[in-house]
Parts: sequence; structure tokens; C-alpha cells
Amino acid sequence: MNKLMLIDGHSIVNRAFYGVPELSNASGLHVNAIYGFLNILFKLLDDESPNYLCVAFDMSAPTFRHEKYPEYKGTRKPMPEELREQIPVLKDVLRAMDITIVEHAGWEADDILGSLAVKAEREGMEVSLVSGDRDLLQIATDTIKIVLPKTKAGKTEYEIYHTQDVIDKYQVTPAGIIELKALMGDTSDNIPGVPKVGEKTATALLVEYGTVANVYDNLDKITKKGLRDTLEANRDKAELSRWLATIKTDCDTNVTWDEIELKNIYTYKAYESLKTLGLKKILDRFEGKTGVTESAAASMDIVTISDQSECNKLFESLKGNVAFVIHKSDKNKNTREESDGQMGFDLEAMTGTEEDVADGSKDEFSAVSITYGNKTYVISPSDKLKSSYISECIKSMIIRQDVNPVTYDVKAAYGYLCDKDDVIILDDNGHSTPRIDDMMLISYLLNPIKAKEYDTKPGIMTHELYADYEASVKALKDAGMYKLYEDIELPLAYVLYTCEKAGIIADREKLIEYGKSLEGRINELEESICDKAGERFNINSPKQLGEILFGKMGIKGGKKTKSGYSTAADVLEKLAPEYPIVSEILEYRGLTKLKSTYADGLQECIAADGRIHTTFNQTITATGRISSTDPNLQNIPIRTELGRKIRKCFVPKEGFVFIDADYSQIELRLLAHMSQDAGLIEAYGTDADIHRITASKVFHIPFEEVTAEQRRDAKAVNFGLVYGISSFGLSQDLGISRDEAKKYIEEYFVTYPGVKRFLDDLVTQAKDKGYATTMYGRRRPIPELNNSNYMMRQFGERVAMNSPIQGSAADIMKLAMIRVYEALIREKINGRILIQVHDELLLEVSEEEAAKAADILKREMENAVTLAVKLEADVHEGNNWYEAK
DNA sequence: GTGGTCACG
DNA sequence: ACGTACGTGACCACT
Repeated sequence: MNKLMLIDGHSIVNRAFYGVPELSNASGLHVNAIYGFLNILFKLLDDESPNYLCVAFDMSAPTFRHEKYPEYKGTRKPMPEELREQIPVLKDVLRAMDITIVEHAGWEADDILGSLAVKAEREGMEVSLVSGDRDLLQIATDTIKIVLPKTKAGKTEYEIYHTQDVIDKYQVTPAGIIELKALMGDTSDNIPGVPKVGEKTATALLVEYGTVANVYDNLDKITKKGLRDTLEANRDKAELSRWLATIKTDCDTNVTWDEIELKNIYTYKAYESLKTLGLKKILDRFEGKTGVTESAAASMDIVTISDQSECNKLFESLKGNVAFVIHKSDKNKNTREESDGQMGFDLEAMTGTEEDVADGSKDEFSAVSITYGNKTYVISPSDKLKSSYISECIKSMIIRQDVNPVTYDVKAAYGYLCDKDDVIILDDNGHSTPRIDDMMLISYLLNPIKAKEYDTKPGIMTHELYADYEASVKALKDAGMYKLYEDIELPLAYVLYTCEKAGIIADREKLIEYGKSLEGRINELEESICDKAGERFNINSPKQLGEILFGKMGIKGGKKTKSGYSTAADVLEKLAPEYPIVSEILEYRGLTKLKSTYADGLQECIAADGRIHTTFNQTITATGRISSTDPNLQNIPIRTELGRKIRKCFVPKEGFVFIDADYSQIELRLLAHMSQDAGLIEAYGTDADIHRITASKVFHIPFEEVTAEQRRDAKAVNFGLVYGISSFGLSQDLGISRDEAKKYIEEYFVTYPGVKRFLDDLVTQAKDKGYATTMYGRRRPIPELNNSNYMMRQFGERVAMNSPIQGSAADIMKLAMIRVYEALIREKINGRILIQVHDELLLEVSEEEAAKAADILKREMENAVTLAVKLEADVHEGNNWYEAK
């Protein structure tokens, strides 16, 4: 028998929203309602296995009935923004699953559902109507069952009602439900009902008289005077309510069974969009279900290329847009699989000999996939087809004028394609020639909060990015970010590739020595701390430490974290003067950090060539900065002398020196430029210390009389501004009261009114547009600005102030890197950029050319952009990183 | 895998 | 009454 399932979209998504705890994905979008809805849907599909399915949504409030009676539309609670934002997304997911969504301007979802249910029943189908709304019970018959889901402790359960179940529970027939609502009303649906009549009274009346009309026909028989009066006085309300409560069953929905026939819901499209949403649990279900990735692959026409002639033929045929992706080999996997007798033929191992790797030569790859037209080709190296041959084919494809290559992560592609002497030339605009477009960079620019990732399976990944390419480029142009992409991000990828490949020498012996120098004191402190505590415990465990300090020893310290006492440095520092054990703990923490993360950690990262090759991530941060991983070379200690000594372990190669340059207060200078505040610009026009000038102006004292404390305070305010100032944050930083902090800020804004105006504008604009923008048009979406939570909105405002500043500084540094890279090549300097640390560049240059390189570095950095204030870069030379700073 | 802590700009 | 400075990544302990 044919089985139809009808789902009341809004009502179920509401249930899901309130039944599933708050849950948001990486990009800040709430997904709990989507998650809950899908869970309910899957459970129902499993249990009921219908062959027809559709989901009905209300079009928009006010709905049809309420338009006629506007006085009853008002009390409906507005939908929380966290839920509202999920609905269009949910609809997209459902559509991707090939599930039909029905909505109609004139009718409520109820009416559509009722009409479809009745129609289906007439045509001999079995019907399950799923809703969270008990109103629907009026539709129940012996073939139409009403399903009311509940999310209990993460589990989906539901009540099921046929005719008899309604009678059992409510003592009225399904049709009686209408009468019931007419009398008792329903606040959630804005049905007024008769005042003072609740469920009990209404049921009793209906058991007696059956219908509302009959109740009124027999009013004189009602003995309770109060009840009779209220019924009498509110006859109009009862009639209206009856009408409001009645679900229409005769709408001509135009829905044909054919179009709502349940097809394969485990589509690749749905899989992809769930992946974007970060709903991993539901993805698992997709993968287990029908092998979605395989079926997607099957529908995509994947061709395997296994010999040279096929390979040649393919590459000769290519013209226009061509997507290609080179897949990294899994080294562990390789060695293990190869160990069963096939070792000699492993070409990967041959291309990636130790010597090559040591040179920073080509990386290994396991496969290449290419999508062209409507076909995707997967090329795996084998004994018939060498990986070197494949990479030559790709390279020749790339330099052909009639091919526009597109890849995902072009920096990685350089790693597979470039030999050590290969240099990709940058033209006058900084464009690398030949050019390879990078979908990773494009999607990062389109959404830095969550750049689109592609499936890791060779064919599918390439197919997808090929399909997205043109639309994404258009989106980039529409957003005004194409130049940013073409002139900055794309050429930068190559510069970063050269930095990574170059690496930096880390002197292993020195690191070992440094680590040893810490050990003695660490052991000493450990003894002393455990001694004072009266027991041995793990000082590195915040849990144990908290219990010892604030529990056992009874030191007063407010609880802060979810899992107990906070032992963070700012808490302990307040206690240190009074308790020697606390200051010892602080020292211990500092030393073990230096040892484990730096002295020991960095040693692990030294490659066979004696150098550390970090990875610079270009698509991680929300603001446009780059980040460094494995290891992170952007957080090498400098603030304390002991930590700073680590930098002596980073040294240039024989005959070379380090040249280091950092921008002086680039973010504050950008604040001056972007705000166009005359006072701040003028302050930077003089050569004097900016914090001192600010202190002098803000505190109304002569420049010469500014004390060290006042300068420190002014500096903190300056920093605070860049972070999106708050009086609380500033007070914490300076250890002053919130009121005092607030006064500082106010006074600052009086001094530099343009800054105030500018920051306010940033927030207004971000609220208006939904994103913040940098000088070069880079965008950062700020969904938090619309969050219903005050704290979240507040955070959004700070982000709106900070992102344009931090992001513009990042833009400028990226531009500077490209300029420095080009200038070094143009002027044939024997030297290269090794590391970027946000406002700092570290170069390794031959001794003879050090002075020239220093000039180039300073010049290119300072002239990367012309601002209302001068950009200054401080340059130093040294025989290690410590000296060069 | 997550939270706490701390290194940097 | 809430509970906050902006942006990162690595290490450790603990679930």
C-alpha cells in the first residue's frame, strides 16, 4: 500500500529548536534546529518507510486567517533570530535531499497538510501526518495517523494518534478537537476561546453536548451560573475560535504524487551541504547508508588514466578551464602497504629520497585528478606511468596559453611541481606567470570564517571545484575582491611557498643546551613547590593545582572555570606577593613552557637539512592574517629575557646574516589614517613617542611631564582601541576601576574625536552590511551582530572595530612581502624571506649584500602603501634572530 | 576531543 | 545580573 508522510515544517523545526541544546557550527550559524529536525526526519523514515513525502511550511506571518482578524495575530511570539536564520538553510538541505517543500501564500501549513492528507486517504493511501501541534489531531482517522514527535534527552520519541487514540486521550472524536479548541482556546495559536473555560470544562461540555453549536442550543440546561454567563457573553469568540481552529481540507494544492515521491535522499548535494554545516553525526549516517561518495562518483563519469599514451592524449585535449588537484601521499600508509613485497616499484619513495626532501625539493603525491568538460580523470603513478612524467605533463599544461588551470591550494601544488631551481616569475602586477587559480584562496576570501572545503576523494574533489569555479570568480568580482585575490593573495601564495621551502636553520645543539639549562631550576622548583604543598602532585594539571592551592591550602581565590578553580597567570599573580609557593608555580610554569614547547618542541621539527620548514596557512584567520603551524614560528618568545634567548638558536647559514624589519605600530598608524583624525595624524607627523603624546593630550599635562605610568596607561588605551575598546577590558589590563577606565576612554575620544566617529561608523556599517571591510576590500562576516545574546552582539561590535584595522595591516604586510620578494629577485640579491610574524619579516641574506638588502627591505615595506601618516619599518641585522630584533 | 594555559602580534 | 578586550597555535591533562 502506498504510504504518504506529511511533515509540518515550522512546527517540527520549532520542536527541534527548543529540544536540542544550543549548537553552532564553525561559522557561527546555529544549527541545533536543523540537526534536531533531521534527526526526527530520519527516525520517522526508518520507522515508517513512506514512499511519498513532503514538508509544508507557512509562507510568512501574518497568515491568511489572521489577516482577517488582525487582533489575534499579535500575541504570537516572534521567532528568535537563532531559529529564524536556520529555516532557509534547512529548506536548502531538504531540497538538496530531493524532498519537496510545499508552501503557499494563501494557506497555512496546516491547511496544506490537511488537504493533502484527505486527498491521499480518498485515493487509498495510508497517511502519517507529523506535527508538533495538537490542532492536527482533528484530521486523524483510521488511515490518517497523527504523529507528534518529542525530543527527550537527545532521543526522538513520538505519540501516535488514530481516531480511537484521540478519543481515549481527549474523550472527543477528532472532529471534536475543533470544538474543544473553540471553547478552551489555544494561546500558542492565538485562538482566544471562551474566557475562563479550560480543558476540563471544555471536555465536560463536549462530552455532554458534542459540539459548540449544541452547547449553545442547550445553554439553559447549564446550571453553573458563572459558566453560563461567560458562554453567553462570548458566543462570538467561541464561533470565531471554532473557525480559527478548523483546518481546511479542501485546498487545491496542485501537488501531484509524482513530484513528492520519495527518491534517494542521500544525495551528494545534501552530503556536501551537511558537511558545510558541520553536522558530522548526520554525515555519518549518509556515509553508512548508501555509500554516497561512490554513487556520486559513479554519476560523474570518472576515467582512470594508467599509461603514458592515455596521459598524453588527455593533456593534448585540454583547453579552457581545467581543474586539477594533486593528492598528497600518506607516508605511513605507503610504507606499510609497500612492505609486503612490492617495495622495489614504489616510485613515490624514489622521487622523495632523503636528499630531495632535504633540498626542499618536490613533495610526494599519490594521485592527480583532472576535471575537464564533463569528465574527471584520475591519474595515479605506477610502474607504467612515473610520477615525474605526470608532473611534467601538468607543468606543460600550466604554461600553455589556452589552458586556465584551477586548483585547490596552489601553494601545495607548487610543492609537488617545482624543482629546486624552478622559479615562477611574477609580472609587473605581481601576478605569477604562468598563473594557477586557487579555489582555496577564492573561497577563503568569499568566507574567511569558513572557507569551503572539498571532499578529499580525488575525482569528486576536482569535479566540485571545477563546478564552483566560475560562479566563485563572479562572486569575488561582485564583492569587489578580485583585485585583492589577483594582486595579493595569489602571488603571495608563491612567496609563502618559497619561505616554507627555504626554512630556517635551528641549531639543535644550542636547543639541547638551552633545554638543559632550564632543567636544574625546574627540578628545584618542583621540589620546593611539592614540599610547601605537603605532597607530590602534577603542577601542570590545573585541576590538581587548583585543589592544592584553593582547597588544601585554603588560599582564597574565586572559582572561575567550569571545571574548578582558575589558576591562570593573572589570578596567580595577585596572590604571588603573599604566597611564595604561588610565585614559584608561576616561574615553574614559565620554565616548563619554554622547555616543552620551544626547547624540546622545536627540535622535533628540524628536518634533514637542519632547517625548520614551517607551514604558513593563508586561509585560516578571520581577519586576513596568515598563521604558522608545525611548528608555529610566529610565537617564539621575546617578552622575557630568558624566553628571548631561544632566538639565539635560529641562525643564518654560513656566509649569510639575518636582516629583520618590523613595522612600527602599524595598526595605530592605520587607525590614524583610516579615521582621518587630524590630531592623531598630526601626532604621527612629529617624530615623538606616540604614547607620550597621547598621554600628554589625554591627561592635559605638558609633554615633558608625562610619567612612566601615564605613558603606560595611554599605551594601553591605544591598544584597547585597536581591539574594540571596552572599559572592562581596559580596567583589567591596567588594574584600575571600570569607572576610571571609562574616563580614560571618554577623555581619549574628546582628544581624538575623529577616532570616535570612525569606530562608530565601523560598527554601523558592519551592522548594515553584515560584514567588516579592510582597506583592500577584504571582508569578514560578523553574524554575531544579529545574535540575540547581548554578549555576543557586544563581541560583534568589537570585532567590527578590530577587523578593519588588523585586516588592513595584514593586507599591507602581504603586499609588502610580494614587493620585497620581487625586489630581491629584480636586484639579484642572494637572499630570501624566511619568516613573517604579522608586522615583521625575517630575511637571510649573503653577508656582502646585507646592507643593500636592508635598504630594499625597509624601502619596500615602507612604500607598500601611502597613508596619511608615514609607515615606518625598523631594520636590524644580526647573526641570529635574537640579535636581529 | 576539549578545556586550560600561555607563547606571539 | 550578566561577564568581556582583537587575532592565532602548541602543549598538557583529562574525558
